[in-house]
Amino acid sequence: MTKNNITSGDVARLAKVSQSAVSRTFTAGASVSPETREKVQKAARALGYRPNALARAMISGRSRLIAVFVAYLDNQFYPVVLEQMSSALQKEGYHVLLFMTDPGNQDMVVQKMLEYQVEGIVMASATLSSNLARECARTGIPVVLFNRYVPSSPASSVTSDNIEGGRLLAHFLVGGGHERIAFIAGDEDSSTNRDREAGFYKGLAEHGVTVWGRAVGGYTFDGAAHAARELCSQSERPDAIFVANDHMAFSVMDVLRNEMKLAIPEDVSIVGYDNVPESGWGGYQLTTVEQPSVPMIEATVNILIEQIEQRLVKRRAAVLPARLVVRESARLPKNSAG
Amino acid sequence: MTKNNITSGDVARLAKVSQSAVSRTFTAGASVSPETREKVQKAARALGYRPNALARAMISGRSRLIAVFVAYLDNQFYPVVLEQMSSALQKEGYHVLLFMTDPGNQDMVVQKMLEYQVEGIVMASATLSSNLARECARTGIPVVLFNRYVPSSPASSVTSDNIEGGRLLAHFLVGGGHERIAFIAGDEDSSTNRDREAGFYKGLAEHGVTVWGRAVGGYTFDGAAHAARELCSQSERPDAIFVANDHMAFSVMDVLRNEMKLAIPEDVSIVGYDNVPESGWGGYQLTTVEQPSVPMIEATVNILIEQIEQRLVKRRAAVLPARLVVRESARLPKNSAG
DNA sequence: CTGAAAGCGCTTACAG
DNA sequence: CTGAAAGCGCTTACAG
Repeated sequence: MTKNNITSGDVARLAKVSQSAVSRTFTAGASVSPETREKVQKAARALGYRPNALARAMISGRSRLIAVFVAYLDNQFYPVVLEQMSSALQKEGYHVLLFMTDPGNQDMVVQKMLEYQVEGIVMASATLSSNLARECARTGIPVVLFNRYVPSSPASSVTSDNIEGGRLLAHFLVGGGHERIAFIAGDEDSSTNRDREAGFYKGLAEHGVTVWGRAVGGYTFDGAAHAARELCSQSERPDAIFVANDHMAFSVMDVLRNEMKLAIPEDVSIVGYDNVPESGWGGYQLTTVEQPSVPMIEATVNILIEQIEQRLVKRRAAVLPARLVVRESARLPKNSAG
Repeated sequence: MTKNNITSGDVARLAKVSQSAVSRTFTAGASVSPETREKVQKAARALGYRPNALARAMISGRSRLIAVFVAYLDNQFYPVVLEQMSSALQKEGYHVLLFMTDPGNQDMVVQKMLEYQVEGIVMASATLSSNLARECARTGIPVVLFNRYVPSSPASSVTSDNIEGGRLLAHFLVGGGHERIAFIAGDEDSSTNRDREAGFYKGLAEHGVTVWGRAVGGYTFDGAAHAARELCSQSERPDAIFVANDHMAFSVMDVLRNEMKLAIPEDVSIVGYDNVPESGWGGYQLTTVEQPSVPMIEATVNILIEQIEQRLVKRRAAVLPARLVVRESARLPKNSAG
């Protein structure tokens, strides 16, 4: 009613062609003669015409919309991923409908998203409830869990090799001559934490070592601070801590240095996970494991687009290699020269 | 064709009511008898029906889509804002179509966005080209520039009081007895930089002081490092630097400490702008000015929704108060006890 | 290559 | 309160 939008009909009238001809001019690969196209483009320019993507989506069944769920944007891993993922999707002609995972009514938000006829879903926070996952599978909407997985789910997943990453860190710490090696967990329900922890213990076991202590930080800054205090305020304290992600590691380092007046790595070695930008900052110089975000995003976009375009959703799980990044927050392995 | 979606027609058939009745059941405030509503809801549940938001948008002219443009997601100010803004918009029943401002074809991206019939636009990176701004004004789409403004533009804007913030910092530094006060600029074309710089010089002038030196960091981490080297590698160096945002300030602090072996604040005081989360981290403890992100986001959402709902776009400019946050990266004013 | 026509899935006057 | 019908702005067989 209040819409004063220019439609293809308006352009057709001005160009003295049919509405179909206008539509074809704006559809890649449609057959229009050069003359017709010329007339249409001229009229369209004159009127400031722009095709209505919603109408196109309705009729063609292709919205070119991808829902991306995020949270934890205070952990720099996610903003960087979001930035790269949006650009990659934009480049492929898709657009991002962004949702913050609201703790509480996750399901309602997901319902809303489905109403928008998204063609694919990226879950970079939480995971789809099994109900919803089933609904998506039924509707044929591909879902990819980013940096998490649920073995029993029909959803695809893209992760880095968190088990191997944990293992790498265990070797590094044992090699550094540490004798009381502790672990600060993230969210214990998350696959990242489970895998990093399992890999870490496995790596320790390979040297006949067991973990000296353990606390839970829940992947939050404050939770990590509590965990650090819990672990280090006893008479005997660890001489190395693997903190399940970088974001928490910064908090742990702050507590150890400022509250406990401990030197890193002289008194305690700290290693993290993710290799977020701040890890390389002078104030931290954190030794960590890099999650290969660029390949992870490529894999995500590829899985999504392949399944959208083939209209065939089958579960895929991409696991990309992790890499140790050595900086200065942990003592180096002694035989590193050898 | 390949769509196996359940439509309101399917639900109507099963519930033995008209398609209109189904539609009314899912429209808040429409008149349906309790019995009809009941029958419809039962059938809808049985079929797993979900209204098609695209069709609704088409017919009602209300997409409930807001385009948000961001960039610089490595500067923590923006992820935090994006998170809060999305949640606020979600709460109001709007959804975020996210766009990364691709340097280069900004205009093409904006065209794409307009095709999706967004009801409002938030520019948290760059600004709309004047062409596009005019087009939006014509179509009646409200635009709000977040953390930036263009006086000549029809777009609304929400900023903090960058002039006053700069002034506050000048007083603080002069009060601290600094004698060679320098400035590291961000992007010289940005309104934030212009205002912070102008306010800073004004504040210095109020004490009869002029800036000792100046370099440009372009709001990037690397640019700031260069600027710091340029400013501090001469025989005489500043004893205080106002860096135009926190993100750059961290880089400057790293260079001064690690490359130049200077102590902060003993040798050089550093102050920043934004009060991003990292400012409070142990490794930096940056004295800075807080941009009130929550009120800024509220103002943005309010302006947007008001203009959408009243179908009346008129330029508004909200300027919210800035506040000094004193930490440990700068010497304190001497008479702070008095 | 081109136009007339059907139809995507809804909302919303209109008449009852 | 209810249903039949028009119409949002497109794409896409279909026939020429």
